Amino acid sequence: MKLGNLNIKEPTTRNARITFDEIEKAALRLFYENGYHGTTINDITQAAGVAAGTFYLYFPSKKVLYQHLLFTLSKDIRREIATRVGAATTRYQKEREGIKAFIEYAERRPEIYNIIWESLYIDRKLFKEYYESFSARYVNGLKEARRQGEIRDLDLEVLSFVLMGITNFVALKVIMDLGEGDNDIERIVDVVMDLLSTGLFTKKAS
Amino acid sequence: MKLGNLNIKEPTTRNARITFDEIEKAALRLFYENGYHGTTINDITQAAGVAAGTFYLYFPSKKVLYQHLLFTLSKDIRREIATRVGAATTRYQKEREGIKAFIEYAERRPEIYNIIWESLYIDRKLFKEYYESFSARYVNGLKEARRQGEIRDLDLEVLSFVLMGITNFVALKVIMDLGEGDNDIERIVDVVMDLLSTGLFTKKAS
DNA sequence: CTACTATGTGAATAACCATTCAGTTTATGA
DNA sequence: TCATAAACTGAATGGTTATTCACATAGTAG
Repeated sequence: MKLGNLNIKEPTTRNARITFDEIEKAALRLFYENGYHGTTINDITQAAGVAAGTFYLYFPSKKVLYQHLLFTLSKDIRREIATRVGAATTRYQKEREGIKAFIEYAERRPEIYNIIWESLYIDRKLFKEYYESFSARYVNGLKEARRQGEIRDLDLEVLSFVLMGITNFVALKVIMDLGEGDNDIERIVDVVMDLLSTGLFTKKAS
Repeated sequence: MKLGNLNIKEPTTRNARITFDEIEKAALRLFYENGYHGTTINDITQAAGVAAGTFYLYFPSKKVLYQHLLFTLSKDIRREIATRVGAATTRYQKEREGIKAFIEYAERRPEIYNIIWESLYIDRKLFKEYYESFSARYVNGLKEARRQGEIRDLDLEVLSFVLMGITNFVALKVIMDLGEGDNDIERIVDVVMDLLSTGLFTKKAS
């Protein structure tokens, strides 16, 4: 009936389910294309093929719809990454798969990537929660790797932000096609893993 | 008289200069506190202590003010980093100083950091331009280091996004006080440099 | 078939807000 | 001092938009 504590009324009948899904789908696309503030309830309902009032049968406000999308999608992206990382055995492979999974997901569904970052300008608390919980999960994985002696003894919380930063910016490069080089995912992940393996500097430099 | 091609009318008298500066200052603070869309022209002029109409003596629109701030501030942050990086001799030191300069700048003036990221939701073209030009400069510096044999042979464009990602996310951690560990800049930069020096994995792992 | 509930409608409401403009004040320099 | 331009004012305008509501329809259980 209710989703989380957001006061969203989930539909009970088959047709209403379709309407609900259409509203979600349209909102996701439009928030991506025109941003949260650039999207009106009328835009959303029109794209979903329903009247404006229908929106309020399911969502109490525009902001709650946004939060709902943010929660749903962050769960989705985390699940996807967790599955792929879980299938790998070494930490090296886990790191590689994690980065690849994130970039591929962001490329397939750039809306999600966008919505998460935009939270900084809609509700700072949501943004903070999202990255702190992502970091905490990352740290757990890294702790296990350190127990196994697979990674060096570095501060894991800082490390998690470093790795999230790498992944996010490299994904950004891919989905917005930034820079002049080709944005082939396999090639880019190779560069990242090379850096993580051997570091940036030559022997000569140190 | 005019700033860039933005059609901003710069003031000619001393008092008008003060007014102009107050508007800029108020806007910067309010865009940071409440975001671009959460800030009205009335908020800005009120905070600056002038009437609403005064705003339009100098800026043709709210969006142009935003672009003006973005341009001015990105020049400022780049200049600051360039100065500190230029003073270092080895690439290791340049990298260290660059990361530190960025984080310290972001901590001192978090508004700037915020404004740059928000461009993604105000004008995607501006965002793209900002990061592509930042990347291009970074690549130039890295090219020189590679000529000198100071860094390994990695794709420099990808590398620039990796390094920007690290710096941005670590700065984010500091200015939003994310995570549970202390956010001492010196300590964090040490972790980053350690990773860049020796890589993430132990010998055992490879 | 009937009553009931869920679903849907879209025009109306009430706020909000960027921008304009007709008029006023202030500074300047001759 | 006076004329002129620059700076400033703030109420009015016009457009936008989240949300509401009185009404309509469709599905369903009895």
